[in-house]
Amino acid sequence: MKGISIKDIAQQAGVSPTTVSFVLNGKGKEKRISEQVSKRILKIAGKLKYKPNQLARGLRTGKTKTIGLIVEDIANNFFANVAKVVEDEADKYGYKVLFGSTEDNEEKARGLLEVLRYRQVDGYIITPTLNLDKDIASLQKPVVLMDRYFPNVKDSSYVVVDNYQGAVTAVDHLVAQGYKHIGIITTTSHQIQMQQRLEGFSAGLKKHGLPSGKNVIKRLPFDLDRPGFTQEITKYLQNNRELDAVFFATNYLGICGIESIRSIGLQIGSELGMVSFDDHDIFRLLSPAVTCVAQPVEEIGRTLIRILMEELDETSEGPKQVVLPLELRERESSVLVKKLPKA
Amino acid sequence: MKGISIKDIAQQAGVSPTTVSFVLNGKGKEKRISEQVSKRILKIAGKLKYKPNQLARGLRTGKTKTIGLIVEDIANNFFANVAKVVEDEADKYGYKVLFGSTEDNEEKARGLLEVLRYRQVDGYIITPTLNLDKDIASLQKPVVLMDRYFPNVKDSSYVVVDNYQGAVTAVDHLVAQGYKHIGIITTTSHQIQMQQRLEGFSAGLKKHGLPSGKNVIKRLPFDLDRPGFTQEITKYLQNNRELDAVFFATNYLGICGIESIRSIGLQIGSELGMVSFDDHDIFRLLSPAVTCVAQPVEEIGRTLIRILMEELDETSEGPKQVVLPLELRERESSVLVKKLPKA
DNA sequence: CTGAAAGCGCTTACAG
DNA sequence: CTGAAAGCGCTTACAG
Repeated sequence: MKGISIKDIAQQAGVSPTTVSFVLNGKGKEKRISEQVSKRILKIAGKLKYKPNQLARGLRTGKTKTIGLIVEDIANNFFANVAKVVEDEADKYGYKVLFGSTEDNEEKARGLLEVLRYRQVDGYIITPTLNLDKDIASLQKPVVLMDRYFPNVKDSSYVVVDNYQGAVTAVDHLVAQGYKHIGIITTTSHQIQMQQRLEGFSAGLKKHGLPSGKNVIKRLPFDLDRPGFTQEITKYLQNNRELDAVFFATNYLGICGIESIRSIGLQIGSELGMVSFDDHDIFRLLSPAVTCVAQPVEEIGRTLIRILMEELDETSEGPKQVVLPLELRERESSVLVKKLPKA
Repeated sequence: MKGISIKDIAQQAGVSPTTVSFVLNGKGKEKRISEQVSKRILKIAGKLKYKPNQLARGLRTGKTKTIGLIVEDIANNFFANVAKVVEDEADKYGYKVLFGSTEDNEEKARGLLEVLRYRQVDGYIITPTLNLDKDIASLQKPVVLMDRYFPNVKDSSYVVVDNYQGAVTAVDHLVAQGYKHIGIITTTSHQIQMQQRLEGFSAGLKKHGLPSGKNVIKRLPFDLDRPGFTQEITKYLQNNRELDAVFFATNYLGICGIESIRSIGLQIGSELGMVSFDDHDIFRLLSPAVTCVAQPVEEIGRTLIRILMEELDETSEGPKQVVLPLELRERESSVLVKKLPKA
């Protein structure tokens, strides 16, 4: 009832399905099918608009030409942008993408892995949650991690950014701009990327001999909602008036932070400098525009697929671990305007 | 080598694969398999962590439990948010989502349809490009359109928003706020949703007896890039200083518009009011925050899946066509601040 | 109450 | 140079 199959072509061409399969898979030469027969088959296949049934092929070969993309949240600016690039790049290799969002929930992540596994995806791109290392290791298919990885698992491929250096860069920049009392707002998450940002921040303060008491670090429960974050940040800023700049460890926190700073009535930049980790559409458009250390989204997506394809090809020797640099995008939120004396 | 199959269970339980299949598919009762045997099979399946091979099942039944989601751009705020809801909702029914972005390019859209078709997806959710009606009609599977539809195709299901009414609402609001000379910035796209927004806008002007000469409507080529849009909008605003408010027909245009207005040095709201069609994260956060007529993203996603599932169930009688209302979100960009005389 | 057998559409040793 | 046959893992008439 549905499509036309290899059998139909075989019948019309007066050959066996075997021969058709050989020709259609480009093995005509190798299997020494005559030019004549090959041409006939190709012509008929074209006329009939033959499309191989991927399910049947997959069942037989074990390859589905599908990759599973597990992100934290597909509605999130960063992940949506990466997903777009991944989709485009995968397409170039004839792969389609099956996706899912974990919400950073371990159980949800396990559920996704299970579903993708029994759908026989050929490989995975995964933004892991905590404690997912064992589950990922049991996958038996190529995996490339993104955004974060497991430091104690040596043999996994990943593409991440240099969180540590990114945070150092942010502090360097704020110091160069003249800020002297810098705080960080981050979450209580124990994920490696968050740890690294915090470590980079602290190292940055130390490097410049800036005050680094308890009060410069504010960790918020990562399961707060937006009003919750905003409220907590507001409280923190009100209780720490000595701060003249703040580094936000995620763009989500940065966005909430803007609301907080405004609600207090502080002037962003001149009265309180800010830099956010990770760019966001809105940062360019706010007034003042928000300075950030940006992730190279395009390159992340391209690298993910390149590595995964190498592993699927089995041309890969050992795990590939790529750490991409962040890019400082200087905007107005980190400009400490000097008031000029009246003329 | 890979997973364990129905055969393994059959062997261990000392029954035939047939029996195992019946029990595992909940047809034990119907097929009158004894309680004893059923329990034994279920226990073994549980112990072995049996997961049915979806490819094999799909090949046999023709059902892949996969839906194809074709959007314009998965990196776009609106589509990413809808995708998230669609994914969540589909999951509740045991469906996974294969996605792709058309970039609003007909050829790319056709390519996606073809790929999804020969991957045997069970149903589609499609944001169609122009001239895609024939291709969609030939799909032979349930389809629910979103965001736009083909007015001349009567028997397709869709979930859209009331673009016309949304534009009227925007004009009503601006008028109520005291604006008297309102322009619209839209694209040259001939897509139905863009047409409707323009018609709604014009009807709104007429209803309130506002000037509606040629100059109040500015249509930009839809294939401009961001700087291009911004530049064109700037030019338009500079050449039409009589305008006191502008309605942007998409949030993308709205975002570019903000840059334009700022570059001219006009105060948003007090000097030039604005309302955008479609909300965006940034609109809440800008200062002044941007008023918009928002699409009910959650409801769109839920409705799409509900209708698609009904059609897959074949409990559906005829096409379901849902037009959801937009919600006016009043913010500061449409406040015409009255200057009070000095006290 | 249960099972043998066919078949979904493909690929791939194997044989000639 | 080409084909018959087995098999991927499942489901489902059909038979008893």
